[in-house]
Amino acid sequence: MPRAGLTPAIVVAEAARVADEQGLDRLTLAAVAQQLGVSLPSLYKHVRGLDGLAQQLATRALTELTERVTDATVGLSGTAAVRAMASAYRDYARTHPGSYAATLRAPDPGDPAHVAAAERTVRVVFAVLAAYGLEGDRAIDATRALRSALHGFVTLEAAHGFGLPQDLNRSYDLMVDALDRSLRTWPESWPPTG
Amino acid sequence: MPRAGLTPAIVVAEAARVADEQGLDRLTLAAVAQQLGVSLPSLYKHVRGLDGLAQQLATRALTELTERVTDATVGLSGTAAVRAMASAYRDYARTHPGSYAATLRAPDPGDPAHVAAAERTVRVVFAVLAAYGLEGDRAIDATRALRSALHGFVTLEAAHGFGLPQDLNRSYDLMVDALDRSLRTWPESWPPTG
DNA sequence: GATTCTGGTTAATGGCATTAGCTTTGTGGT
DNA sequence: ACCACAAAGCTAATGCCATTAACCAGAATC
Repeated sequence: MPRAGLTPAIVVAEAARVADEQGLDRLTLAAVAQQLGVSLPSLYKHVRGLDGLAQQLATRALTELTERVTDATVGLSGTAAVRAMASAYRDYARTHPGSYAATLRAPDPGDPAHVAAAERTVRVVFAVLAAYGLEGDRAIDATRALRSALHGFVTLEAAHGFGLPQDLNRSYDLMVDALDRSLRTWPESWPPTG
Repeated sequence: MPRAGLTPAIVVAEAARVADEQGLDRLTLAAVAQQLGVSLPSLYKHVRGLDGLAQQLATRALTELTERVTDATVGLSGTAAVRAMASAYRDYARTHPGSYAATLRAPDPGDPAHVAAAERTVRVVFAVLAAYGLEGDRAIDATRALRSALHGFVTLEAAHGFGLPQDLNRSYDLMVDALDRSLRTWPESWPPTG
Protein backbone atom coordinates (compact mmCIF):
# COMPACT_ATOMS: atom_id res chain seq x y z
CA MET A 1 0.00 0.00 0.00
CA PRO A 2 1.69 3.17 -1.18
CA ARG A 3 1.51 6.26 0.97
CA ALA A 4 -0.56 9.15 -0.24
CA GLY A 5 1.71 11.71 1.40
CA LEU A 6 -1.05 13.83 2.84
CA THR A 7 -0.63 16.72 5.23
CA PRO A 8 -3.26 18.83 7.00
CA ALA A 9 -2.57 21.63 4.54
CA ILE A 10 -3.21 19.40 1.54
CA VAL A 11 -6.44 18.12 3.01
CA VAL A 12 -7.64 21.63 3.78
CA ALA A 13 -6.70 22.81 0.31
CA GLU A 14 -8.73 20.01 -1.21
CA ALA A 15 -11.61 20.88 1.08
CA ALA A 16 -11.42 24.43 -0.23
CA ARG A 17 -11.69 23.16 -3.78
CA VAL A 18 -14.68 21.02 -2.96
CA ALA A 19 -16.39 23.82 -1.06
CA ASP A 20 -15.70 26.36 -3.80
CA GLU A 21 -16.96 24.10 -6.54
CA GLN A 22 -19.96 22.52 -4.87
CA GLY A 23 -20.84 24.85 -2.03
CA LEU A 24 -19.83 24.78 1.61
CA ASP A 25 -22.93 22.83 2.56
CA ARG A 26 -21.78 20.06 0.26
CA LEU A 27 -18.36 19.89 1.81
CA THR A 28 -18.09 16.35 3.06
CA LEU A 29 -15.28 14.20 4.29
CA ALA A 30 -16.34 11.57 1.80
CA ALA A 31 -15.91 13.97 -1.12
CA VAL A 32 -12.51 15.17 0.06
CA ALA A 33 -11.28 11.63 0.64
CA GLN A 34 -12.42 10.56 -2.77
CA GLN A 35 -10.70 13.49 -4.46
CA LEU A 36 -7.50 12.62 -2.65
CA GLY A 37 -7.83 8.97 -3.56
CA VAL A 38 -7.87 7.85 0.00
CA SER A 39 -10.35 6.17 2.31
CA LEU A 40 -12.54 8.41 4.40
CA PRO A 41 -11.22 7.51 7.86
CA SER A 42 -7.68 8.27 6.74
CA LEU A 43 -8.50 11.95 6.91
CA TYR A 44 -8.81 11.68 10.66
CA LYS A 45 -5.04 11.33 10.79
CA HIS A 46 -4.77 14.91 9.60
CA VAL A 47 -7.94 16.66 10.62
CA ARG A 48 -10.31 16.58 13.57
CA GLY A 49 -13.37 15.35 11.78
CA LEU A 50 -15.64 17.43 9.60
CA ASP A 51 -15.89 20.15 12.18
CA GLY A 52 -12.15 20.49 12.53
CA LEU A 53 -11.82 20.61 8.78
CA ALA A 54 -14.35 23.42 8.54
CA GLN A 55 -12.49 25.24 11.28
CA GLN A 56 -9.18 25.00 9.46
CA LEU A 57 -10.82 25.97 6.22
CA ALA A 58 -12.11 29.09 7.94
CA THR A 59 -8.62 30.00 9.02
CA ARG A 60 -7.18 29.39 5.60
CA ALA A 61 -9.91 31.35 3.86
CA LEU A 62 -9.73 34.32 6.20
CA THR A 63 -5.98 34.46 5.77
CA GLU A 64 -6.33 34.37 2.02
CA LEU A 65 -9.06 37.01 1.97
CA THR A 66 -7.08 39.35 4.17
CA GLU A 67 -4.07 38.86 1.95
CA ARG A 68 -6.00 39.88 -1.13
CA VAL A 69 -7.50 42.90 0.55
CA THR A 70 -4.16 43.97 1.93
CA ASP A 71 -2.46 43.64 -1.42
CA ALA A 72 -5.22 45.56 -3.11
CA THR A 73 -5.14 48.54 -0.77
CA VAL A 74 -1.43 48.91 -0.26
CA GLY A 75 -0.31 52.38 -1.26
CA LEU A 76 -3.85 53.70 -1.51
CA SER A 77 -5.92 55.80 0.83
CA GLY A 78 -9.37 57.31 1.14
CA THR A 79 -11.87 56.67 -1.60
CA ALA A 80 -9.40 54.78 -3.74
CA ALA A 81 -8.54 52.46 -0.85
CA VAL A 82 -12.17 51.77 -0.02
CA ARG A 83 -12.95 51.03 -3.65
CA ALA A 84 -9.99 48.72 -3.97
CA MET A 85 -10.86 46.94 -0.76
CA ALA A 86 -14.47 46.47 -1.77
CA SER A 87 -13.44 45.21 -5.15
CA ALA A 88 -10.96 42.70 -3.76
CA TYR A 89 -13.46 41.57 -1.17
CA ARG A 90 -16.19 40.87 -3.67
CA ASP A 91 -13.79 39.31 -6.07
CA TYR A 92 -12.64 36.82 -3.48
CA ALA A 93 -16.18 35.95 -2.49
CA ARG A 94 -17.12 35.36 -6.11
CA THR A 95 -14.13 33.27 -7.05
CA HIS A 96 -14.08 31.29 -3.79
CA PRO A 97 -17.67 31.12 -2.61
CA GLY A 98 -17.19 28.09 -0.40
CA SER A 99 -14.08 29.42 1.25
CA TYR A 100 -15.73 32.78 1.74
CA ALA A 101 -18.73 31.19 3.38
CA ALA A 102 -16.42 29.25 5.68
CA THR A 103 -15.02 32.57 6.82
CA LEU A 104 -18.20 33.33 8.69
CA ARG A 105 -17.43 30.85 11.41
CA ALA A 106 -16.55 32.72 14.58
CA PRO A 107 -12.82 32.59 15.26
CA ASP A 108 -11.93 29.73 17.54
CA PRO A 109 -10.01 31.27 20.47
CA GLY A 110 -8.05 28.03 20.58
CA ASP A 111 -6.70 28.50 17.08
CA PRO A 112 -3.93 31.11 17.17
CA ALA A 113 -3.67 31.19 13.39
CA HIS A 114 -7.33 32.05 13.09
CA VAL A 115 -7.16 34.72 15.76
CA ALA A 116 -4.09 36.18 14.11
CA ALA A 117 -5.82 36.30 10.74
CA ALA A 118 -8.80 38.04 12.28
CA GLU A 119 -6.56 40.62 13.90
CA ARG A 120 -4.75 41.23 10.66
CA THR A 121 -8.08 41.83 8.95
CA VAL A 122 -9.10 44.41 11.49
CA ARG A 123 -5.76 46.12 11.14
CA VAL A 124 -6.12 46.56 7.39
CA VAL A 125 -9.57 48.04 7.66
CA PHE A 126 -8.48 50.37 10.45
CA ALA A 127 -5.60 51.53 8.30
CA VAL A 128 -8.02 52.43 5.54
CA LEU A 129 -10.38 54.21 7.90
CA ALA A 130 -7.60 56.26 9.41
CA ALA A 131 -7.53 58.33 6.24
CA TYR A 132 -11.08 59.42 7.08
CA GLY A 133 -10.00 60.50 10.52
CA LEU A 134 -11.77 57.60 12.15
CA GLU A 135 -10.12 56.10 15.21
CA GLY A 136 -10.99 54.25 18.38
CA ASP A 137 -14.67 53.51 18.93
CA ARG A 138 -15.64 55.47 15.86
CA ALA A 139 -13.41 53.25 13.76
CA ILE A 140 -15.01 50.18 15.29
CA ASP A 141 -18.49 51.38 14.43
CA ALA A 142 -17.44 52.33 10.93
CA THR A 143 -15.69 49.01 10.41
CA ARG A 144 -18.83 47.17 11.35
CA ALA A 145 -20.91 49.19 8.94
CA LEU A 146 -18.42 48.70 6.16
CA ARG A 147 -18.11 45.01 6.76
CA SER A 148 -21.86 44.56 7.07
CA ALA A 149 -22.48 46.18 3.73
CA LEU A 150 -19.79 44.27 1.88
CA HIS A 151 -20.61 40.99 3.50
CA GLY A 152 -24.32 41.44 2.99
CA PHE A 153 -23.94 42.26 -0.67
CA VAL A 154 -21.66 39.39 -1.58
CA THR A 155 -23.71 36.94 0.46
CA LEU A 156 -26.95 37.96 -1.17
CA GLU A 157 -25.29 37.90 -4.55
CA ALA A 158 -23.98 34.38 -3.97
CA ALA A 159 -27.40 33.22 -2.82
CA HIS A 160 -29.01 34.77 -5.90
CA GLY A 161 -30.93 36.84 -3.41
CA PHE A 162 -31.24 39.85 -5.67
CA GLY A 163 -34.26 39.01 -7.71
CA LEU A 164 -34.32 41.76 -10.25
CA PRO A 165 -32.18 41.59 -13.35
CA GLN A 166 -30.57 45.04 -13.08
CA ASP A 167 -26.80 45.29 -13.24
CA LEU A 168 -25.20 44.17 -10.01
CA ASN A 169 -21.86 45.82 -10.71
CA ARG A 170 -23.51 49.18 -10.91
CA SER A 171 -25.37 48.56 -7.66
CA TYR A 172 -22.17 47.54 -5.94
CA ASP A 173 -20.31 50.59 -7.15
CA LEU A 174 -23.09 52.80 -5.92
CA MET A 175 -23.09 51.12 -2.55
CA VAL A 176 -19.35 51.55 -2.19
CA ASP A 177 -19.74 55.16 -3.21
CA ALA A 178 -22.40 55.55 -0.54
CA LEU A 179 -20.10 54.00 2.03
CA ASP A 180 -17.41 56.45 1.11
CA ARG A 181 -19.80 59.36 1.57
CA SER A 182 -20.91 57.91 4.90
CA LEU A 183 -17.36 57.66 6.14
CA ARG A 184 -16.67 61.27 5.18
CA THR A 185 -19.70 62.43 7.15
CA TRP A 186 -19.32 60.05 10.07
CA PRO A 187 -20.59 61.73 13.25
CA GLU A 188 -18.12 62.96 15.82
CA SER A 189 -20.20 61.68 18.68
CA TRP A 190 -23.25 59.53 19.25
CA PRO A 191 -26.03 60.04 19.94
CA PRO A 192 -25.89 63.39 18.16
CA THR A 193 -25.72 66.18 20.69
CA GLY A 194 -27.55 68.79 18.95
CA MET B 1 -53.27 4.35 16.33
CA PRO B 2 -54.78 7.77 16.80
CA ARG B 3 -54.26 10.37 14.13
CA ALA B 4 -51.92 13.19 14.83
CA GLY B 5 -53.91 15.65 12.73
CA LEU B 6 -50.95 17.21 11.02
CA THR B 7 -51.07 19.70 8.20
CA PRO B 8 -48.28 21.21 6.14
CA ALA B 9 -48.65 24.44 8.11
CA ILE B 10 -48.23 22.67 11.43
CA VAL B 11 -45.16 20.84 10.23
CA VAL B 12 -43.60 24.04 8.92
CA ALA B 13 -44.39 25.85 12.14
CA GLU B 14 -42.67 23.15 14.12
CA ALA B 15 -39.71 23.32 11.75
CA ALA B 16 -39.52 27.04 12.46
CA ARG B 17 -39.37 26.34 16.16
CA VAL B 18 -36.62 23.80 15.76
CA ALA B 19 -34.64 26.05 13.45
CA ASP B 20 -35.05 29.05 15.72
CA GLU B 21 -34.02 27.15 18.81
CA GLN B 22 -31.22 25.02 17.46
CA GLY B 23 -30.11 26.75 14.29
CA LEU B 24 -31.13 26.18 10.70
CA ASP B 25 -28.27 23.79 10.12
CA ARG B 26 -29.68 21.56 12.81
CA LEU B 27 -33.11 21.51 11.27
CA THR B 28 -33.75 17.88 10.60
CA LEU B 29 -36.78 15.85 9.69
CA ALA B 30 -36.00 13.57 12.60
CA ALA B 31 -36.15 16.45 15.08
CA VAL B 32 -39.42 17.78 13.69
CA ALA B 33 -41.00 14.35 13.67
CA GLN B 34 -39.95 13.74 17.24
CA GLN B 35 -41.35 17.07 18.40
CA LEU B 36 -44.63 16.25 16.72
CA GLY B 37 -44.71 12.77 18.22
CA VAL B 38 -44.79 11.10 14.85
CA SER B 39 -42.52 8.82 12.88
CA LEU B 40 -40.09 10.46 10.49
CA PRO B 41 -41.54 9.16 7.21
CA SER B 42 -44.98 10.43 8.17
CA LEU B 43 -43.78 13.93 7.40
CA TYR B 44 -43.55 13.03 3.75
CA LYS B 45 -47.32 13.06 3.66
CA HIS B 46 -47.22 16.81 4.24
CA VAL B 47 -43.89 18.02 2.98
CA ARG B 48 -41.56 17.22 0.09
CA GLY B 49 -38.62 15.99 2.09
CA LEU B 50 -36.14 18.14 3.93
CA ASP B 51 -35.62 20.36 0.94
CA GLY B 52 -39.31 21.03 0.52
CA LEU B 53 -39.59 21.79 4.20
CA ALA B 54 -36.77 24.32 4.00
CA GLN B 55 -38.45 25.86 1.00
CA GLN B 56 -41.74 26.26 2.79
CA LEU B 57 -40.00 27.58 5.85
CA ALA B 58 -38.39 30.21 3.66
CA THR B 59 -41.77 31.31 2.41
CA ARG B 60 -43.24 31.40 5.87
CA ALA B 61 -40.31 33.34 7.30
CA LEU B 62 -40.18 35.88 4.50
CA THR B 63 -43.89 36.49 4.85
CA GLU B 64 -43.53 36.98 8.58
CA LEU B 65 -40.53 39.28 8.23
CA THR B 66 -42.26 41.42 5.64
CA GLU B 67 -45.28 41.64 7.88
CA ARG B 68 -43.23 42.94 10.77
CA VAL B 69 -41.42 45.45 8.64
CA THR B 70 -44.63 46.63 7.07
CA ASP B 71 -46.35 47.06 10.40
CA ALA B 72 -43.37 48.93 11.79
CA THR B 73 -43.15 51.45 8.98
CA VAL B 74 -46.80 52.14 8.37
CA GLY B 75 -47.53 55.82 8.76
CA LEU B 76 -43.87 56.79 8.83
CA SER B 77 -41.60 58.23 6.19
CA GLY B 78 -38.03 59.28 5.64
CA THR B 79 -35.59 58.84 8.50
CA ALA B 80 -38.22 57.59 10.90
CA ALA B 81 -39.35 54.97 8.44
CA VAL B 82 -35.82 53.74 7.77
CA ARG B 83 -35.10 53.54 11.46
CA ALA B 84 -38.29 51.64 12.14
CA MET B 85 -37.64 49.27 9.29
CA ALA B 86 -34.09 48.59 10.41
CA SER B 87 -35.24 48.02 13.94
CA ALA B 88 -37.98 45.60 12.96
CA TYR B 89 -35.64 43.79 10.62
CA ARG B 90 -32.97 43.22 13.22
CA ASP B 91 -35.53 42.35 15.83
CA TYR B 92 -36.96 39.61 13.68
CA ALA B 93 -33.54 38.21 12.88
CA ARG B 94 -32.64 38.13 16.56
CA THR B 95 -35.82 36.54 17.80
CA HIS B 96 -36.13 34.08 14.90
CA PRO B 97 -32.59 33.32 13.81
CA GLY B 98 -33.40 30.04 12.11
CA SER B 99 -36.35 31.42 10.24
CA TYR B 100 -34.36 34.45 9.23
CA ALA B 101 -31.55 32.29 7.90
CA ALA B 102 -34.08 30.27 5.92
CA THR B 103 -35.13 33.50 4.23
CA LEU B 104 -31.88 33.57 2.30
CA ARG B 105 -32.94 30.79 -0.01
CA ALA B 106 -33.64 32.19 -3.45
CA PRO B 107 -37.38 32.36 -4.12
CA ASP B 108 -38.58 29.27 -5.91
CA PRO B 109 -40.37 30.50 -9.07
CA GLY B 110 -42.65 27.51 -8.67
CA ASP B 111 -43.90 28.70 -5.32
CA PRO B 112 -46.39 31.54 -5.86
CA ALA B 113 -46.60 32.27 -2.14
CA HIS B 114 -42.86 32.77 -1.96
CA VAL B 115 -42.77 34.97 -5.02
CA ALA B 116 -45.65 37.00 -3.68
CA ALA B 117 -43.89 37.49 -0.35
CA ALA B 118 -40.74 38.61 -2.12
CA GLU B 119 -42.71 41.12 -4.15
CA ARG B 120 -44.41 42.46 -1.08
CA THR B 121 -41.04 42.97 0.53
CA VAL B 122 -39.77 44.96 -2.39
CA ARG B 123 -42.90 47.05 -2.35
CA VAL B 124 -42.46 48.06 1.27
CA VAL B 125 -38.87 49.09 0.78
CA PHE B 126 -39.74 51.02 -2.34
CA ALA B 127 -42.43 52.85 -0.46
CA VAL B 128 -39.93 53.92 2.14
CA LEU B 129 -37.40 55.00 -0.47
CA ALA B 130 -39.95 57.07 -2.32
CA ALA B 131 -39.76 59.63 0.47
CA TYR B 132 -36.13 60.16 -0.53
CA GLY B 133 -37.12 60.77 -4.11
CA LEU B 134 -35.69 57.45 -5.21
CA GLU B 135 -37.53 55.65 -7.99
CA GLY B 136 -36.90 53.21 -10.78
CA ASP B 137 -33.34 52.00 -11.18
CA ARG B 138 -32.12 54.35 -8.48
CA ALA B 139 -34.55 52.75 -6.06
CA ILE B 140 -33.31 49.31 -7.03
CA ASP B 141 -29.71 50.24 -6.36
CA ALA B 142 -30.60 51.88 -3.07
CA THR B 143 -32.71 48.90 -2.02
CA ARG B 144 -29.81 46.61 -2.61
CA ALA B 145 -27.49 48.76 -0.55
CA LEU B 146 -30.00 49.02 2.26
CA ARG B 147 -30.71 45.33 2.27
CA SER B 148 -27.04 44.42 2.08
CA ALA B 149 -26.21 46.51 5.11
CA LEU B 150 -29.08 45.25 7.23
CA HIS B 151 -28.64 41.66 6.18
CA GLY B 152 -24.90 41.78 6.64
CA PHE B 153 -25.14 43.24 10.11
CA VAL B 154 -27.71 40.83 11.48
CA THR B 155 -25.96 37.86 9.89
CA LEU B 156 -22.61 38.78 11.34
CA GLU B 157 -24.24 39.46 14.67
CA ALA B 158 -25.93 36.08 14.67
CA ALA B 159 -22.68 34.35 13.77
CA HIS B 160 -20.86 36.21 16.55
CA GLY B 161 -18.77 37.62 13.76
CA PHE B 162 -18.10 40.90 15.48
CA GLY B 163 -15.18 40.09 17.66
CA LEU B 164 -14.80 43.22 19.71
CA PRO B 165 -16.91 43.80 22.77
CA GLN B 166 -18.14 47.30 21.94
CA ASP B 167 -21.86 48.00 22.02
CA LEU B 168 -23.61 46.53 19.01
CA ASN B 169 -26.75 48.63 19.40
CA ARG B 170 -24.72 51.77 19.03
CA SER B 171 -22.97 50.41 15.95
CA TYR B 172 -26.28 49.49 14.40
CA ASP B 173 -27.79 52.89 15.07
CA LEU B 174 -24.79 54.53 13.51
CA MET B 175 -25.00 52.32 10.47
CA VAL B 176 -28.67 53.09 10.02
CA ASP B 177 -27.89 56.75 10.41
CA ALA B 178 -25.21 56.39 7.74
CA LEU B 179 -27.72 54.69 5.44
CA ASP B 180 -30.11 57.56 5.93
CA ARG B 181 -27.42 60.06 5.00
CA SER B 182 -26.51 57.98 1.97
CA LEU B 183 -30.07 57.92 0.76
CA ARG B 184 -30.34 61.68 1.09
CA THR B 185 -27.25 62.14 -1.01
CA TRP B 186 -27.91 59.38 -3.51
CA PRO B 187 -26.46 60.36 -6.91
CA GLU B 188 -28.83 61.40 -9.67
CA SER B 189 -26.92 59.42 -12.24
CA TRP B 190 -24.14 56.89 -12.43
CA PRO B 191 -21.34 56.97 -13.17
CA PRO B 192 -21.09 60.55 -11.98
CA THR B 193 -20.87 62.90 -14.94
CA GLY B 194 -18.44 65.26 -13.31
C1' DG C 1 18.66 -4.59 12.05
C1' DA C 2 15.11 -4.02 15.76
C1' DT C 3 11.88 -0.81 17.47
C1' DT C 4 8.75 2.54 17.33
C1' DC C 5 5.84 6.07 15.36
C1' DT C 6 2.92 7.35 11.70
C1' DG C 7 -0.14 7.23 7.86
C1' DG C 8 -2.74 4.41 5.96
C1' DT C 9 -6.31 0.28 5.90
C1' DT C 10 -10.98 -2.39 6.82
C1' DA C 11 -14.85 -3.25 9.90
C1' DA C 12 -18.52 -1.84 12.96
C1' DT C 13 -21.91 1.52 14.69
C1' DG C 14 -25.23 4.97 14.49
C1' DG C 15 -27.86 9.05 12.60
C1' DC C 16 -30.49 10.83 8.96
C1' DA C 17 -33.15 10.95 4.40
C1' DT C 18 -35.68 8.67 1.27
C1' DT C 19 -38.71 5.14 -0.92
C1' DA C 20 -41.85 1.27 -0.83
C1' DG C 21 -45.51 -1.15 0.84
C1' DC C 22 -48.85 -1.97 4.40
C1' DT C 23 -52.74 -0.65 7.74
C1' DT C 24 -55.95 2.08 9.69
C1' DT C 25 -59.03 5.88 9.97
C1' DG C 26 -62.35 9.32 8.14
C1' DT C 27 -65.50 10.43 4.92
C1' DG C 28 -68.80 10.49 1.17
C1' DG C 29 -72.08 8.17 -1.62
C1' DT C 30 -75.70 5.04 -1.85
C1' DA D 1 -76.18 2.18 8.23
C1' DC D 2 -72.72 0.40 5.04
C1' DC D 3 -69.24 0.20 1.72
C1' DA D 4 -65.46 2.01 -0.76
C1' DC D 5 -61.80 4.80 -1.26
C1' DA D 6 -58.53 8.41 -0.20
C1' DA D 7 -55.56 10.18 3.18
C1' DA D 8 -52.60 9.76 7.10
C1' DG D 9 -50.17 7.15 9.64
C1' DC D 10 -46.90 3.01 10.36
C1' DT D 11 -42.66 -0.39 9.71
C1' DA D 12 -39.06 -2.10 6.88
C1' DA D 13 -35.36 -1.58 3.73
C1' DT D 14 -31.65 1.03 1.49
C1' DG D 15 -27.96 4.11 1.21
C1' DC D 16 -24.89 7.91 2.43
C1' DC D 17 -22.12 10.06 5.77
C1' DA D 18 -19.39 10.61 10.21
C1' DT D 19 -17.07 8.60 13.74
C1' DT D 20 -14.46 5.13 16.40
C1' DA D 21 -11.79 0.94 16.97
C1' DA D 22 -8.55 -2.33 15.69
C1' DC D 23 -5.12 -3.58 12.63
C1' DC D 24 -0.94 -3.32 9.32
C1' DA D 25 2.84 -1.66 6.59
C1' DG D 26 6.38 1.60 5.76
C1' DA D 27 9.77 5.03 7.35
C1' DA D 28 12.68 6.76 10.47
C1' DT D 29 15.50 6.37 14.44
C1' DC D 30 18.63 4.31 17.48
